[in-house]
Amino acid sequence: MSSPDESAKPDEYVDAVLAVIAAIPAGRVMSYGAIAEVVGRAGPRQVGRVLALHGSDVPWWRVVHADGAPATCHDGTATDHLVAEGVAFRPNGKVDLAVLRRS
DNA sequence: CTCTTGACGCCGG
DNA sequence: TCCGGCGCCAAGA
Repeated sequence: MSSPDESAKPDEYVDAVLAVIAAIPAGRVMSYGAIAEVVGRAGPRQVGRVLALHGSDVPWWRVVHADGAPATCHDGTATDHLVAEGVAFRPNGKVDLAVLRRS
């Protein structure tokens, strides 16, 4: 075809991920795998890479691991933001997984 | 073009 | 409970 690249640009994937993260309401958290699944492109690792590149422009603290544990970066900073948003934390230091299941 | 790494996910020991 | 290994997809060297 005339279009040199029929595939979506890599930046488009980034935009999709940022859109999903930005769509996460306060008091809610989404796992990397869940975001990757919603985007339907690549895997959870690329979601982390997008956060590493543009995470500063999105509520990355609402993005947690599949276990409900906060982001590995900014040690403790993520938990502080989540608590401020009203996220229910469990005594084990992870977010309430029940909230993750509820859409 | 090939190899390694990475804000991960899941399984086994 | 903690650690290591394997898999998935993409970007960097």
